[in-house]
Amino acid sequence: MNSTSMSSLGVRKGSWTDEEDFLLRKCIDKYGEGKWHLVPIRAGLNRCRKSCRLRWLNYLRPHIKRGDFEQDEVDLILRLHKLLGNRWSLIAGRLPGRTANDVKNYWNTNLLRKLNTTKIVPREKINNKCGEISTKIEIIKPQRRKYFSSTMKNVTNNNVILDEEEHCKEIISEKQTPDASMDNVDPWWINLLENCNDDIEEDEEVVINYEKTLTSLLHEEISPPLNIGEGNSMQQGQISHENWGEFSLNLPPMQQGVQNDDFSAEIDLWNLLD
DNA sequence: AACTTTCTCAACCGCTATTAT
DNA sequence: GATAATAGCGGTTGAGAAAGT
Repeated sequence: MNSTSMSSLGVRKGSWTDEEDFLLRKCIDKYGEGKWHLVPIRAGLNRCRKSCRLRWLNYLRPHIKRGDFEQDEVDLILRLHKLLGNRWSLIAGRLPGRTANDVKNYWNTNLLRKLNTTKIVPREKINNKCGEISTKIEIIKPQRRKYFSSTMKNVTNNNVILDEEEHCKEIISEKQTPDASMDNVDPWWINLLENCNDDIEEDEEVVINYEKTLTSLLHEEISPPLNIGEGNSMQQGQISHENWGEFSLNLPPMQQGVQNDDFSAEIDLWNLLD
């Protein structure tokens, strides 16, 4: 690929030249990552900040792994995708040296095709008369965290917390009645756990722990996740939606520089996925 | 060898979330 | 609280490479 063009604003588009890579690398070496809006000026590049950021993250950053994905990486992608949906940056964060773009591309070209060639029965056709579920490949797609966005603004208000707790308890009790409507219930992590729950319904102990955890989360004093702060301008007491709402998985540690979405409560969701 | 089709992946675009003012 | 600026994400595109005819 070697085609370049200019945007209407006179900014270069298309493939990066070696010279541009050199300038960008030099700039990042000197000033560090971040402040992307300043990078084009600092580096003397006629590129937009997005382009610079993307080029760095996907190509120039040190220790980026190229080449085929190994079997364990594929396995991890499949598991994490089942859990997280198309949240490529989160998935990539657990794969050292891989970028979100790599993972996304790999998924779209390899894994998606494989999944499509296996028989995927539309959801409405899955349930037979007995309500049994045959083969089902369903991606759990977490909802955006508006649930937290709207509630976090009022976290100092205990009523809000209690309301959510009640709400959560309802969800749990509804889960025990199969036909209960979930129409109005959509916090993404509820979805996430609920889908995990498909695999664990036989295991009462795990279900109980799940309920306990949900309840304890809602009782827990709202506090910033433990591991924010490194290179993060977040101030103490502030809550980032990105940092909220992810349960910490027993997975390989996040890559440096990758946003950590861990939630402070530890749940071994790996077991739930098996 | 020439042409066509398919695949890969870097890059762009539009959007939302977050932060600063 | 409102608004603007910035950061970051996921979906999509399209040029070039590879494979097929």
